[in-house]
Amino acid sequence: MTPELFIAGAASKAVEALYGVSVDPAALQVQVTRKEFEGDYTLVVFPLLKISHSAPDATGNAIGGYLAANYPEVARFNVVKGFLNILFSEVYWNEVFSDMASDPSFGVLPSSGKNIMVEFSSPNTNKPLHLGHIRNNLLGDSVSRLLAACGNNVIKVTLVNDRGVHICKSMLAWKKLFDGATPESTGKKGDHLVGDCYVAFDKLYKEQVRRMVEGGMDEETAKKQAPALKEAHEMLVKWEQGDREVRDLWSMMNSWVFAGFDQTYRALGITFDRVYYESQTYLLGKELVQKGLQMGVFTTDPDGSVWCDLTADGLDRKLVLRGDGTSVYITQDLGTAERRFSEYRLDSHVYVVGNEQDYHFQVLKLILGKLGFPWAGQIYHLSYGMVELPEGKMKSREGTVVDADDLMEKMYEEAKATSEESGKLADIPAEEKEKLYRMIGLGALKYFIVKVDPKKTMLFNPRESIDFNGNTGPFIQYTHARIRSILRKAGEQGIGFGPESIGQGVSPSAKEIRLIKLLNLYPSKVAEAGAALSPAVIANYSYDLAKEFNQYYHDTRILQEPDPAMRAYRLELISTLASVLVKATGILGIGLPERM
RNA sequence: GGCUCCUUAGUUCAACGGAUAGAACGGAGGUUUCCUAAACCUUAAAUAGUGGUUCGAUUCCACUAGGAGCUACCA
Repeated sequence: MTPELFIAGAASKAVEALYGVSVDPAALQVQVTRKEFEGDYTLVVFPLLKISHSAPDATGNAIGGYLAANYPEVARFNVVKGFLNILFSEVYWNEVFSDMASDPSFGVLPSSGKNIMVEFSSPNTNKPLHLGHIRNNLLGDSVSRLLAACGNNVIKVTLVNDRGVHICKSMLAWKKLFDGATPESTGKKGDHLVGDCYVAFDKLYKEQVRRMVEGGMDEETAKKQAPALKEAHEMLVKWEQGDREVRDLWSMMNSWVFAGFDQTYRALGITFDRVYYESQTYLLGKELVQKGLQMGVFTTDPDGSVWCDLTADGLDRKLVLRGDGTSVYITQDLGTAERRFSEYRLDSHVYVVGNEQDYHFQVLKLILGKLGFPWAGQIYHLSYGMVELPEGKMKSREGTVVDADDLMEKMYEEAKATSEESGKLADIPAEEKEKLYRMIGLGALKYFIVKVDPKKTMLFNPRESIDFNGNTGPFIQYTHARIRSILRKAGEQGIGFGPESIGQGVSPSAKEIRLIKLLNLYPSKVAEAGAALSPAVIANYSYDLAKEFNQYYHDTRILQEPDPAMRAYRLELISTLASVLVKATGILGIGLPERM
């Protein structure tokens, strides 16, 4: 039982005994005492004044007195302006410490038995991954780990956007302008090469439009009539007909892109349990349209197009099938959702998609509900904010896109420079160093992204590199390395410690109790983060923990503590702290080094 | 035009309706015969504006100002 629940339960009994009114413990407000006051946990007594019919301080004192008298766990209490601050006994904290130190699965919540699918990344094969994708990938990956820590069975999937006119544009440009170039012949990463093709198409197309406008055509018509675009559309028709030549080209270029993506995913440390391709799923959902028509959920317009009227829900009419019978994006999404829920027996499905698609997911949920799927309410759109530059949005036209591969490389270089400057790692083999620099660079990047509330727009300034000092990933990594260093030395000196070191007549100081209290918060942070689908909660907790340790380390001797019992107690404490740090950052996908 | 979201120190981020709004970077100043100074300590600095709800509002509501997104027979 957590201390919060303990106090809520005890306070509920106190209220009943004192005032004869039964209150639900869940309705009581218990929070961690702010550090400027003396106390471990605080009961807010204001809401109880209606029951007690007395002043805040009197009520607080009455309840506090009852708790201290009836519960040996409660050592002392004080009341400040309607806040009842409660202090637990040392024995209590040692029990808490002992429990978590001896529980290897501390912080992993009991199994929910639920299957949750998380879709993220979902790249477009025309563009190399950039900073926006990095946020998506890191969020998707960490939310997956988070939901797993919350006891769920998580299935990570991605849906690759590998077909459509836009893909044909790249193919066309490659045929016309790239003279058989391949990743091998150019030494270019496949996704970047294809990205170049797409840019080249855009340039060609705009040039054609410009000439046509100069030739007297109005811009609207020119944009539709430009030969490059027409050719791309013809190519798409051929693709849909299964034209051999077009399909071969498509397969070849896609394979380049996928090889490039794989490399980036590997560097980021991201994997999927299943990869879906739009080329294989884009026809899904058409049957659902028929079903919807039969149910009267959809209606057909005179031109044959099918619509869902959402005006009663405050939205517009939404097209679900074109007049020519071909499907639109949402048709596919309806179909894939249905298939996934049945195929994987999903209890819920999280889509990690940017907030510019809020409307789309609102519509998707609504339509699925209208189609009678009971799980429609179990769809969650993890709607994250854009990553902006100081000038605003990233724009490929203005060349301000921050490329994922470049950024990771830059972080690596940065980590290398900082490490070499410190000169602390001279005796480590080169290969180890290389790994370490990757770990630190990536840790800095991941923490930078994931510490921000997913919902919020965040800012990245490419001119200032991501920091390695202060509230950062490397700060946490450094903290871990410090702890490991002490533990290593303890091992070398043959100093033993373990959960049995707790409660050998050792009295923890206030500083130690602070650490125990903070460590003990971890499971509830996991639950909180999971409920909010927010890894930022875990990131901020990890930082608090690291910060707290550094302060403790600064003014407490651990290995040099003369009393062996106290020394073992402290070693066990920092060892537990290190393992919680590893678990917490593990959720974020951040590795912690032994040395740095 | 309609709908949605956002606005907290100079900057980047925190704060289940709770106490004196926390950090970090940057600024100013300090700590290394002591387990890793990527650390620690001190210091100045913020809730866009006006009302409302209540014991209590950064948080909820209304309006104002500023910013972003959506509003495709694109995906």
